[in-house]
Amino acid sequence: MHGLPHLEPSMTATPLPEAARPANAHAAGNSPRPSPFKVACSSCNLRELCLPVGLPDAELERLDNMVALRRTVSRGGLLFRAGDAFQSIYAVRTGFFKTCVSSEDGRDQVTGFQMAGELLGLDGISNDRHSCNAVALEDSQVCVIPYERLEELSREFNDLQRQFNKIMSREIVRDHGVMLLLGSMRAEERLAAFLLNLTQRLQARGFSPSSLVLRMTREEIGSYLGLKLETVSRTFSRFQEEGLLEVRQRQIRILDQEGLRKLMNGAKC
Amino acid sequence: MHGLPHLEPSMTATPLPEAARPANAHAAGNSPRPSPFKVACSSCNLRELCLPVGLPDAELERLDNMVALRRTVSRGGLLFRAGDAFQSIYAVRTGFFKTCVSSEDGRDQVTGFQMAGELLGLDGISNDRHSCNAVALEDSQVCVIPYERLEELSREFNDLQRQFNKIMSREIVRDHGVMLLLGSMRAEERLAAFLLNLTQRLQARGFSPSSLVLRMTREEIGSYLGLKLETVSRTFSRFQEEGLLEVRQRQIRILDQEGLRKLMNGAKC
DNA sequence: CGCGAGCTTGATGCCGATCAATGCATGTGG
DNA sequence: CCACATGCATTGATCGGCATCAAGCTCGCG
Repeated sequence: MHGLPHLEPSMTATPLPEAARPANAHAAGNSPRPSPFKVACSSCNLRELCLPVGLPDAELERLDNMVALRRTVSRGGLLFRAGDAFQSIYAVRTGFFKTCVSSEDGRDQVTGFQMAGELLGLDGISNDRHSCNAVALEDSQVCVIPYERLEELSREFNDLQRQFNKIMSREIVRDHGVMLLLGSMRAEERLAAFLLNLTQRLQARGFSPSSLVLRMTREEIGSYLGLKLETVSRTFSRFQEEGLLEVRQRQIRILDQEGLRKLMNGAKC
Repeated sequence: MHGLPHLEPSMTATPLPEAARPANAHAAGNSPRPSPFKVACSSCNLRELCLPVGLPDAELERLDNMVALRRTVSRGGLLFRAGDAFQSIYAVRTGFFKTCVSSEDGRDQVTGFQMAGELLGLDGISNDRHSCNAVALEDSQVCVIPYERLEELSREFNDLQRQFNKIMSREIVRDHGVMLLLGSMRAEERLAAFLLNLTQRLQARGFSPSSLVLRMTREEIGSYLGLKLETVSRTFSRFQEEGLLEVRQRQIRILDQEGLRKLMNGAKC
């Protein structure tokens, strides 16, 4: 029907037709199983979303050598945990992750959700140990980027250096956005912001902007947004009553994106 | 009395005696007025807290050239604002800053407070524009670090590259900590965590771990902690009643650090 | 089929927001 | 030097949003 046979279950149930997706974003590249053919940055369908954005071909080929190793993490598995020695950062190839930190007394907080093309493990650079857990929310595969090698290459290629710094900085900016959300938004606004952010990132990956399948539980959403799972659930229900969404378990269809957007900015009432 | 004549009013009213402070942390270096003698990284009293941590002498001297410019910002003034073109990052030499982001609808959120030796402006790397405002909370002076030059030098000296990446990563880790605070702590825990963090950083700069002068208003503390100013005030009062603190306006004396620490981790009750 | 993990929905209570008044320090101009 | 204004902090009274506690419900899966 949509011309994408063998598409593994990924973020959304309704990917756009091939023509509307980024060049080379063919289905095989999104499969959690090891790809039959060798995958290199230079031929990766994610290269315009991932670390290599905008790098010239010469540098891309050098990247191919650096990123030799891949790692598979099955649903529920840990890519790394807080306290692990830091050696590499990781780029999500397929699948979906959450990262979470926890305080001594056992509370924990989801600090982010990562999808294809996004980097994991930047926290480890600070003191050679990871400071959060990275958990796969579905069967996933990551590219392993040895940090020492990345440092070397960055010295050689200033495009790469610049790109990597941009990614770190972007993470800081994103975190500030989350702080704003946690510090000053009400439950409805938080959930609206969350959904809009997710769909935007999915859209950049060629998926529908209006239809998605959540890979995380209500509790995980709640943890990320500083809410209890019951509040998340109730807010979903309210959105549905108001005709903003259609919610069936983790299947979400956005009926009124503009309404969600207004809800976020309308603020005070 | 404490051998520190001419010390400008800074974070605390009771700096430790000279011997207990970091080498070279002489008073003149903390004055908001332009220093009479040339100040270079290699002779800066903050070099063990700032960008140059751990760099060998050769690299330090090259830094001296890079960081040629200084800038003074008086109390209430802006170092940069959201939307400004990004060109440099800044190291606080003297004084105290806050950074804050704001949403379209006017709410804003303090994302951090920066004191001597800490960097400002890392958010700008992501897309060549600053995404937050940096406001001086007292008369301050910063070292201007042109980002292009920093990139160049980082390619040349891998200690510098590594150090800079560590600082970015540390900011990410810090932000995750704030997310944990905002997402899962109650008012008392938030304020306790805030005070402990502040005193720890002050202590690293040679100030008393138990006595400090807040440079920010209750409202700014509240914004940072996701609370209203009244709640901050009430919580201060409660801490005082419980004998944890002595509070007189912005003068704070910590009477029971262990109590504060327990309060944070004791968590659920 | 029955179990269990995850989701929904209701009833109740509490923490922190809000509204409002007062207090306190600093500064300014008469 | 006092009168007054201004900005910030404290304190009280009340309110509301979200947490908490407690059932059911749904769906996938052995």
